[in-house]
Amino acid sequence: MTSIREEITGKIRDELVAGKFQAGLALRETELAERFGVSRGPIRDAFLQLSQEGFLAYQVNKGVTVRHPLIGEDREFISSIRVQIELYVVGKGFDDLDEEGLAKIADALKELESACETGEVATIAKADMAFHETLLVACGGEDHVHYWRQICSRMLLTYTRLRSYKALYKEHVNIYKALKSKMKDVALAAINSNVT
Amino acid sequence: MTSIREEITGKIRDELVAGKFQAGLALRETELAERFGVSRGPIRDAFLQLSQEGFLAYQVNKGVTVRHPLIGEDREFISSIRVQIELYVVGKGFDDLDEEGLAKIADALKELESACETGEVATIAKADMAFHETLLVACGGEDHVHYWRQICSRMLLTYTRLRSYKALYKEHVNIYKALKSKMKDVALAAINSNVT
DNA sequence: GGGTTTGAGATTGTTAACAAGATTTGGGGG
DNA sequence: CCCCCAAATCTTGTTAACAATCTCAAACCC
Repeated sequence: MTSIREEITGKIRDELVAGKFQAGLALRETELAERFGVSRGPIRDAFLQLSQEGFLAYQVNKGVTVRHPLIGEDREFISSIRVQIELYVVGKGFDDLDEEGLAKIADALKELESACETGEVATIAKADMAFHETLLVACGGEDHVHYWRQICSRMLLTYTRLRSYKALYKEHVNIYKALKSKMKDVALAAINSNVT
Repeated sequence: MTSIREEITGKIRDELVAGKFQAGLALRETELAERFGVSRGPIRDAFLQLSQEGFLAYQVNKGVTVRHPLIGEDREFISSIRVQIELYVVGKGFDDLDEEGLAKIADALKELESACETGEVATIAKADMAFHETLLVACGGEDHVHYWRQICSRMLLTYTRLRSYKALYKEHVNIYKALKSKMKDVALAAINSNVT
């Protein structure tokens, strides 16, 4: 089951990732509350959470503003942290990966395929991140998902893949195939080349 | 100015760091609301935030429970991520560090000294983290503080310094001195040896 | 004319009541 | 005696009203 708060948080996050809000813009609780047809409570919760996730900047008594996306050197640095976490979690939990976990990853892969077919950057970005999150959880990295997500989230604001969506999808297929056939080194290499 | 929410969040965080709540324990909103003499609203906000920070585990309709501290290999890994972030931020912002920033770091250092004199682990842990946070912000790393804090926070639950408090304090003095005398390499080395 | 103050309006912070969902307890049936 | 179901109780989720704070503009003083 899911709460209104989570639903709202997801919707606002999606809009942020889709670039519907300009960087620096101040978001109003009332405005979003009316738009989503809920009270200010869940909106406040969502603002708080999205601030923690790095999408919004929060100031006491002054509300939230949309943060600027990470670019250049900072983005590369964060990216390197992200891949380290993924390699660590998968490397550690590789042998414990069971059929159930693989099935979930396969589902996430299918979602990514559908997303790629739409051609919408925001949809693809979301599916891409969901795939990796599923992978981490399946490898027993639940403990690490929290900060991994925070690290990734702001990168989503500049999700620009130079390669074609087919190539992107294929990279994820490679990860999955390596996992399925229990080739640890291949899997880690695939993750490394995907994120990088 | 500070809100009740922030105040409450800080108080609960302090108690968590001080180990006043057993791992796995379920925290009740009503109980803490009565204890702090506020309504459930700010308590809920605090729970949400502390969940994001990694101290608590949140489940819809079931409240929060205290998470287990990080130990062993996981802790070492997180520690390595933490030091990478600090080195990156300080390395990048070293030249922009001004008098005002240095003064704030000096203040944080003094706080740490007082904390060490009390001998209370929780107090020292808090001051230790505050010193590093001040350092990061002074070096223009405000953008990175969010996830840095999330990464550190759970380590606080197992803040066990083998060395004496005097040695700990001295390490931080070394960092400060290197910063003040503009010796970048020395400063980075000091940070590295402190966190590690 | 420039700067400051004061007020109205708008916005966020907090609270308490209500709704919805979980947990526990007690009884009934097998 | 054990298991299962249902009602009562407790806990969390949501809402709307109230309080505190900020913002902006107009009037005022110098």
